[in-house]
Amino acid sequence: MSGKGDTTGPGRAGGGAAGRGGKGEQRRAQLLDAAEELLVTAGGTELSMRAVAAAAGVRLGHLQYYFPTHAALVAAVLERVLGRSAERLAPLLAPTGPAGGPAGGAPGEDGAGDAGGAADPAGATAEELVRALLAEQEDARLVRLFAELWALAARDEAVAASVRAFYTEYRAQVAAFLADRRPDLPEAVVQGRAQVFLMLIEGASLFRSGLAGVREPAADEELLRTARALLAP
Amino acid sequence: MSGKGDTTGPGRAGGGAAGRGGKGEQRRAQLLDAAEELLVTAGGTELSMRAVAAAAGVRLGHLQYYFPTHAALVAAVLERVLGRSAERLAPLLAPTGPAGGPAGGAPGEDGAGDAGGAADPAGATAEELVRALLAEQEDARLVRLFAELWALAARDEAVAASVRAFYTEYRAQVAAFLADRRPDLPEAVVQGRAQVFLMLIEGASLFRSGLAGVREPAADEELLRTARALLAP
DNA sequence: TGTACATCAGTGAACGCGCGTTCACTGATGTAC
DNA sequence: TGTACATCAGTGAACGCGCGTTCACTGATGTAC
Repeated sequence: MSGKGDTTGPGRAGGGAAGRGGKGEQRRAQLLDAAEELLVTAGGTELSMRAVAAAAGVRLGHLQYYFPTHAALVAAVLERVLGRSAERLAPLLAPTGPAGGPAGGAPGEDGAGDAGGAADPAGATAEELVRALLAEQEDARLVRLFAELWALAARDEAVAASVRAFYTEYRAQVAAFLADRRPDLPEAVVQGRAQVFLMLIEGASLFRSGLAGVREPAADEELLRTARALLAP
Repeated sequence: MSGKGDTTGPGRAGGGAAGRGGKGEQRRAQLLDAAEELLVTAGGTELSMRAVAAAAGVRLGHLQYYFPTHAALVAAVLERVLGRSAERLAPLLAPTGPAGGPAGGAPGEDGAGDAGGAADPAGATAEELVRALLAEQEDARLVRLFAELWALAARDEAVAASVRAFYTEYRAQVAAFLADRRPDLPEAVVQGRAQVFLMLIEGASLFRSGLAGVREPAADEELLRTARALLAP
């Protein structure tokens, strides 16, 4: 019973001797690596148990030892991808400084560092935040991954619920960012702007991914201007 | 040879006696209705030949008489959905008046009417355009349909190409709309704003669909403000 | 130090199912002469 | 008016395939006594 939840750890038994960092944990991570790679290179429809097992170089039955059902595998991939993104976003959205205190509802632990390499996390300006978010979208792999998540969410209510939860938290953090810098704005305006900011950023991702459109360099400047205006007019 | 192209008309033979409006054409439309309905209610993964046939009340073999392959069926559904949307958008994006002349590259025929019921198509203001587009997103059916198209596009390069073509044309029309009202703006700025406008509108659709987030009423006003600013500052 | 036993890690075969596709077939409707 | 024939519209069975899942099994590794 050393596992974290239903979708964690080997399926047929508890964690046992191979605790965190042990062989089991390593294997699990390696299987998820293969699944994620497949998601990026081949797309969500190719994310079958057999394909993942083959990509990871193990037998079907062995993959099922760690992820007893297809749903468990998908849930685990999702959890890892969204969790990683949340960790990357957290330092960018941190409140201005020690004076402000915790902005409430911030996820994850305020761990040592190495989250992404962005300079001076606390107290980023709107300009820096927008630039950092857009820079993330230069990572075609990540954009593709999120596009696949949307596609998975369209077919799978459990995935949709996770994605919604992610964006709800994301929006709350953007709202906190804005409220921290513009205490004069009414709460409704703050929430509205945060939501529209997300619409813009994710809409941009949609078009930049090549899924719904081609890359349009002339748009970047305008995008930056619009996003900045939403956060700090 | 009365058909329009590869994916049109019965698959095993030419149009023959049953021309446009004949029995064949009616059947085809009826099969596409069933497919579209299935796409909205059950999602893209359920869009199998068997499911569509069952939904339409015909046998599998008969569906294949009209759409010989699954790809042909999907292409036909896509063509109809995107075509209908393009027809709906055209009057909203029309140039201001007879003085302006054709804005170049406008799709479809400038047919009699009944395209959507929007009041006074030619010469709409930015405010009206934005309101009309957002009003369209109130149609949950349509939003769901587009979300499914994105999902299909993520798995199918042929679908992705069609979706890209649709948005390229869409963007060109928004750019023409803006250039018509703001002749002083440089072309690059016009293109950039048109692209960002689309990012915002489609991003909004993503969140309003329930796919990536929950509906946030407070955001609507801010959304309207931001979109309006992009088209007519 | 040795033995028995439980758990972990991994294998391999088989299942039933839904899928897209192929194909031979049938009746109805038009068309030529 | 009648007949022969081509096409249209629709049926029904079968195919091979990949899928998720089930399950019995096998070594390896730890652990208790």
